[in-house]
Amino acid sequence: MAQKYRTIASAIRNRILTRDFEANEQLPFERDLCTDYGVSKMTVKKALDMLVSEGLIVKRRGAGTYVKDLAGEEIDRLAVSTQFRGTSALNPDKVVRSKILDFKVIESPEIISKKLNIPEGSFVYDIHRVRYIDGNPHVIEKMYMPIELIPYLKNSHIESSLYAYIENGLGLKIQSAHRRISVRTASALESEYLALKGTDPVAIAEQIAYFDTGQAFEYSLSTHRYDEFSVAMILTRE
Amino acid sequence: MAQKYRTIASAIRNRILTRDFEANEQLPFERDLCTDYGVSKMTVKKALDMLVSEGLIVKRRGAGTYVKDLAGEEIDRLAVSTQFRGTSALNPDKVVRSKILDFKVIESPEIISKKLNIPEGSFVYDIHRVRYIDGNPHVIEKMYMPIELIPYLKNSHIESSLYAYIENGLGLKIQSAHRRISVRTASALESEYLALKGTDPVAIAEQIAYFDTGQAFEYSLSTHRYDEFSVAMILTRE
DNA sequence: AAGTGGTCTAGACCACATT
DNA sequence: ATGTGGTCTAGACCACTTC
Repeated sequence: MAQKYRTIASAIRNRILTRDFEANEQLPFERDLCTDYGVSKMTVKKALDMLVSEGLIVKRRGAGTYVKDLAGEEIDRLAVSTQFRGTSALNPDKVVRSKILDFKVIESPEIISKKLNIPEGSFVYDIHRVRYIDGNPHVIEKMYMPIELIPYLKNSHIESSLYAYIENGLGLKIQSAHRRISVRTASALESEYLALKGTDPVAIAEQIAYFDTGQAFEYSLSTHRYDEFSVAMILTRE
Repeated sequence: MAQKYRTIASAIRNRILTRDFEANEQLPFERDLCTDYGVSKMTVKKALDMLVSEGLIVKRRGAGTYVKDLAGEEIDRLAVSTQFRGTSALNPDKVVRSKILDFKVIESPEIISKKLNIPEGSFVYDIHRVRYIDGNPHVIEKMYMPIELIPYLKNSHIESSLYAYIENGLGLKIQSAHRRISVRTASALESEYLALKGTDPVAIAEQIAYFDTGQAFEYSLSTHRYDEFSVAMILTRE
């Protein structure tokens, strides 16, 4: 059973994306939306707050709620969600395959122990793979995961989708990831695996991922081809 | 007068950042926090939801609220806010100066009109500047802003802080920005201005910024030195 | 002054995990 | 079965802009 605030947010979101509510148009007052949908003020407020954080509308106390002055392509961009997904889930219509460069269990080095907040000398998976989308090299991933948290991990999971195994196979719930993006020149090895020229740039995504228990289960460094990498975000003041 | 939910969020945030609440520790139940702070459940929930979106805690219905398994440096990272700020505001302890490469008013080209959602042929400022932090070249900015929205703009504002003029000088309120990061090799001109070698990478930030009225007031392309660029984000599932 | 959105309450009931 | 956090209500009062 869908929550009311999600239903209302979806209804208004659709009217904005289809230009039924136009750019810069004032939305109905919260009071009127309450009667329209037969809900209380807190519920309408929560629905509108979702759209604010999605970047679709702005609210001004004393003045009203307005659709952002969104250009056509901005609307298209915002239509795709900005959730945290793996490569497989982000490319559902494409063939995502991996070549395993390395897959072993090691004693956690100091650097990894610090990132994952685990004792030094604990055992972690050490995974190194190249991911291909429709046959073209896309990203090199170096991942470390505590073996206790991800039991029975096999080659086949790494060749297909790791996150699918964790969520569907193990029934664990991924809650969030903290990611930092930086940029540098590709190393010789990276150029080879990603089919780049020696001096081409790459984007580096350093990530720690967490379960809904709060436990950190993955530290990874992903090296992306520069020409297939981009990341969008919405920044707000306060 | 500070809102209660912000006060409560700050109090709990501080206890997490100072390790008074430890990694993986279970927080008091919402019910108990209500009596501790003498507030209702919705207020406590709102305070905790802030900390969830900041990446500090996780909540699980039926099970409780837990501090994330944060490594030391993750805690330091999260201590600095992820709000939308200009270069000047992001470097309050440093000297931020600009060299103006170009500053004129032009008829808006089709590409800019589309981004800012304004009629073609409207007049826009066309600003091109290099920003220096403590004397070192940091970023090249190409910005376009409708002249009606930013009156009386002068060289001096562009040499110092544009956002300071917009917010303090004009009293306009900046609400948000939509930003997309990509990567490529520097052009010859970019290398010169940023003191890079010809084949070095750069990070490109394409941005549209909005007032709290919903109006788009700025389209910009920023070219960052690769070795001084990084961006952090927190991604969540659902 | 009137009307907007923001905050807060004291309850109620629900969905979910396990103390 | 118990107790968690999630949703929702029907109000109240406050902060802010000027519809």
